[in-house]
Amino acid sequence: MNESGRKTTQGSHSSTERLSQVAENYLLSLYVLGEEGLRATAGHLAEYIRTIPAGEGLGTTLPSVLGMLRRMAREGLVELTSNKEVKLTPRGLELAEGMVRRHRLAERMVVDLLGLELHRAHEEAHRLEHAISADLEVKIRETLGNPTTCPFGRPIPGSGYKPPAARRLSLDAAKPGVAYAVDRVPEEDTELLRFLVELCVLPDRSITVVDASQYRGVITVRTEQGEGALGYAVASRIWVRLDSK
Amino acid sequence: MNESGRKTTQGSHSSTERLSQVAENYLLSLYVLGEEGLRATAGHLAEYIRTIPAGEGLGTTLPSVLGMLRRMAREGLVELTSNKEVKLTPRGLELAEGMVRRHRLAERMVVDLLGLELHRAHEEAHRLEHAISADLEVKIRETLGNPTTCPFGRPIPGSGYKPPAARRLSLDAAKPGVAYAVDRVPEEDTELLRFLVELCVLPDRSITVVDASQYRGVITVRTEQGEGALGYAVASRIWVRLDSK
DNA sequence: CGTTGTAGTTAGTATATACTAAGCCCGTGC
DNA sequence: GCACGGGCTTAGTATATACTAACTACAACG
Repeated sequence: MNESGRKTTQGSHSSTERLSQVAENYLLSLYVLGEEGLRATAGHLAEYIRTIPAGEGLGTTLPSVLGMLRRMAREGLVELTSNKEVKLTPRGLELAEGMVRRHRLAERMVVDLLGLELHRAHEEAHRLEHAISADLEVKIRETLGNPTTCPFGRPIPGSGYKPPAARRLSLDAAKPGVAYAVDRVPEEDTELLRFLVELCVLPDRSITVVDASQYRGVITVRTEQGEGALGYAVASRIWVRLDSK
Repeated sequence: MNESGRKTTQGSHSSTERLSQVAENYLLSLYVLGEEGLRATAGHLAEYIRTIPAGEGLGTTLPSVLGMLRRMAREGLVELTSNKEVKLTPRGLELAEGMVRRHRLAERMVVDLLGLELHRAHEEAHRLEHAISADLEVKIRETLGNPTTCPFGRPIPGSGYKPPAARRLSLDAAKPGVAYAVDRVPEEDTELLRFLVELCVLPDRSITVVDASQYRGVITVRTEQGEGALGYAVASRIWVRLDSK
């Protein structure tokens, strides 16, 4: 009665337990949705999963998602609440954290160790995250020197990450003339990332708003690399903090 | 009409093309079987696939293998010849080579870059091989300095590997008193590997046969690390060459 | 209060992957 | 030459994952 999913053959050995890749993707997506403060409905989940590049864009219609969520509920990974939300169970949360941890460590590895261009990191990590065992994860973490964030600035769960002392705000709310440090950039938009890399709008780099023209919807920033203009929608997805340097 | 396998959605773009993990494992297994000079029958294939650690030991009964092979034949990856053998088509061979290449590069990566113990490398690589894109493969190869063999001494396809000038023989045929260099060790037996690492019977290390007692079935060798005894069956799976140092 | 639209659901189906049980085929030994 | 055994094959079935099409239920709006 078995197949490619290995869950039924296993006990409840917490972090050692491995699920199917699809289930792992769902868990990761649910975790990230939660991180971003979004309601985790089947619809939102479908939409989010559609952005996962590694799966070549499959498995994203509402009925598919529903079916998958029901199986996962049966396995005790999620709960489908009466108000059409999806909640991670404690076990699901633990496994989800593991996925996110491996995903972000993989991002660090391909960038810091293998020299992959940043805009490819998210996609590659989405494949690698499923192929990293507990032992290998330890080796990667050690080799990288226990990083606390991924290359896009997001925290690695269980790494002892401490939010910065300085208050964070999104770039669209930053004051002109003040020096900020970039805290976090979006990771899934490769086009945008290429541009941000070019302009040097990257975590821990210094940035100053030169001009914020809300009426035209454009923010102009200066970095080590020069000046560049960003739309407000994009700027709202970039986090900065006061540059305490 | 689709599912987790992505083959139907793709053209024939050679090395970029990705199959299901199961198909990839079959291709790799067929390639290695060929490398070892074994007849590739469904039965042998089943047996070999059973040794793949990453899949947690599934998918290995004869009917499963037969079914899979037929699907792969339909996809033009293999041919089932009349005398019950399985042959890789040119396309299948190319894809199989890619898998073996990524597998052995992954072994090198986890050992050389991440410091994983050698006896775990094969298993980890069996997961990673499916998660390495063409681009990432290039980065790995560059970072490692274009290795031509895996850490167990087997050639990496397409790496420009040149067999050693010195003639190779298996350790059970080595002459006592002569200095050899280890060329190749088996990769899948973790118990044995732990021992070989301990004794320093590893590719490119020097080794001398101290005593070959065919009548007791034991060969005693001296290495940098000391002396150790090996059975003939094991010794026959270790390759050595004249130590030209 | 009905209309309409969006989100969620159910029903029906397809495919890859797996299994067990039963059958067939062929070489080998008597 | 015929029975036997091993290996391959067929038949039948199960599960996860996916889809389309049709249906429902609730919210918002007139």
